[in-house]
Amino acid sequence: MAAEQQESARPAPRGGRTSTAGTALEKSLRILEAVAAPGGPHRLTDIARAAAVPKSSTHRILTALAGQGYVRSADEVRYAAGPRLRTLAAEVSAGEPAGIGQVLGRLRQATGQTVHLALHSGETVTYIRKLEDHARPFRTASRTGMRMPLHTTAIGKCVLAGLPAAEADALLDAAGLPGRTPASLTTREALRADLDAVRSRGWALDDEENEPGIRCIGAAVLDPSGRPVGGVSVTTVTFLVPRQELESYAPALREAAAALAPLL
Amino acid sequence: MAAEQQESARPAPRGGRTSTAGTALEKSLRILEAVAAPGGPHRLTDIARAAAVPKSSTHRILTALAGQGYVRSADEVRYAAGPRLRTLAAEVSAGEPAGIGQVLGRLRQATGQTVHLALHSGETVTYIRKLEDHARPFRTASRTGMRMPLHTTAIGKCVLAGLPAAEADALLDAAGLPGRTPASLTTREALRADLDAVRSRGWALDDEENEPGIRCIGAAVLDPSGRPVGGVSVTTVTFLVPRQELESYAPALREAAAALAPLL
DNA sequence: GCATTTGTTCCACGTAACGGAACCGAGTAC
DNA sequence: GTACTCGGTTCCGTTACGTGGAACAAATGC
Repeated sequence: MAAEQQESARPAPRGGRTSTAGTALEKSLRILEAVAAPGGPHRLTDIARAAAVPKSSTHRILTALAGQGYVRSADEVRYAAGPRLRTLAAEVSAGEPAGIGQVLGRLRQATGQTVHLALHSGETVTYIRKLEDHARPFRTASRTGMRMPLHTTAIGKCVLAGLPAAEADALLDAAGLPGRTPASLTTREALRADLDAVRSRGWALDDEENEPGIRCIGAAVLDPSGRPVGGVSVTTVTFLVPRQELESYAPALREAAAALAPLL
Repeated sequence: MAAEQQESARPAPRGGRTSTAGTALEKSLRILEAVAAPGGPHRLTDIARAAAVPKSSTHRILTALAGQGYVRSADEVRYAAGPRLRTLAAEVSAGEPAGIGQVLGRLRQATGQTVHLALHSGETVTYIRKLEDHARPFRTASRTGMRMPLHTTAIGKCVLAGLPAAEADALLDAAGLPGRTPASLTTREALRADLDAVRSRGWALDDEENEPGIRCIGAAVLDPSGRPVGGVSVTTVTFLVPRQELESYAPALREAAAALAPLL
């Protein structure tokens, strides 16, 4: 019965006391992600912090996930991805839409350079796919499954530029602006100016800001609603490819980004 | 430390009417697996059937997962893995314990043949890892992320042999015994006899039962409680490697399986 | 020794999850 | 045309499941 329940808009806590955020499923997924996060098996407290879920709830959910085979106790006190999660991962990776590889392949063909596809994930971007340039293969630190900061990578800056300002600021507040190279943008001012440039150009440049001697150009991949979900990038060695040439890849890059949008 | 979640009491119905099975999380995970299952994007009804979750609940959970970016609507009516699930998959794959690759590498070294690692998943086994023999590379149909029947593969038969009889029978009831080659074991009698042999030997043989011209020898990988979670196998071309030689790989194979147990 | 950190168990509470049934809407057969 | 089928969506009364602070235990640090 809807009497005069005049309660003002309230998030309406749940369960025992005050709740912080999210439905049950959402919490479980965040915990799953925290377990699978790079850096070996993780301890309960770390997982709880990373997932922003109270220790108590984390423990319960983690135990449930372990019972399902989704996580396993690696160490006596640490949790790692379980067999069932590993199976799921293999199937997901195998089930990648064929178009993705084709688009990335064409971009590598067109530029002759190493190509990356990364997706936005919290305060970082995660490399999903990497096509090495076979002609002159150099080893970048980048590897599939690896996370990189948003503010030092071309793809990350594309994401930041495309997110609502409030959201982008929140992510930067949480992560800070640690410098990874002398060229990294470590002040809000500098970053803001660069993001403005990204927005007006439609692509981002990482000029040795993430790794010395490495330059990237990136473009965002948007979901149907226009939100950036990740991006594509072309990676070059500074002393082999002049910046002008790198920037000349922009059209092909943006084309690839647009082609990827309906596939992610 | 989380021990095994011992499912003792009845699931105890919930909500509106009679419920079939499982907690909220469990259902969501099964749905996630159904979405990621091989064979392109799936429709809601198929997902509901595969996950054994009522249509209504499937719809709700699917919508929630879509809202979280874990699934996306590929077609207007079909669901596929979303960007967040793809990110998770990449991280899980990348975070694979280093030992796994080493053990499999040693096995390939020792046998000179193609090596597979597969995990049990419902009525099938899923290939997680494949090390091609580079010396004489032949193309098997097998690929990472692919599912194969239990009763026609060496690894699958190892799993069947290691599971409690009731459970194995239930899986066979559900999947049947479809023949994939003339050599496939398609009767309960024949299969039972073979599984007995597997149990006594400690390894299984697939003698062109899954793919013509291809023979495999497999051994189960057990979890801490002694339950099979998957297995390793060595694959050979029939006309290149006599069966006796294949069987001679058994000791190295079993050693590898044992070494993998604590890593899965 | 005390202080700190981390993992685990308890438990009163209420909402968020449940799923059968009804409802569409598009095919398709007849 | 109507009737039937099948897939997707919405409703809604019921309640059991999840909730998280607090207290506890165990390991570590100083």
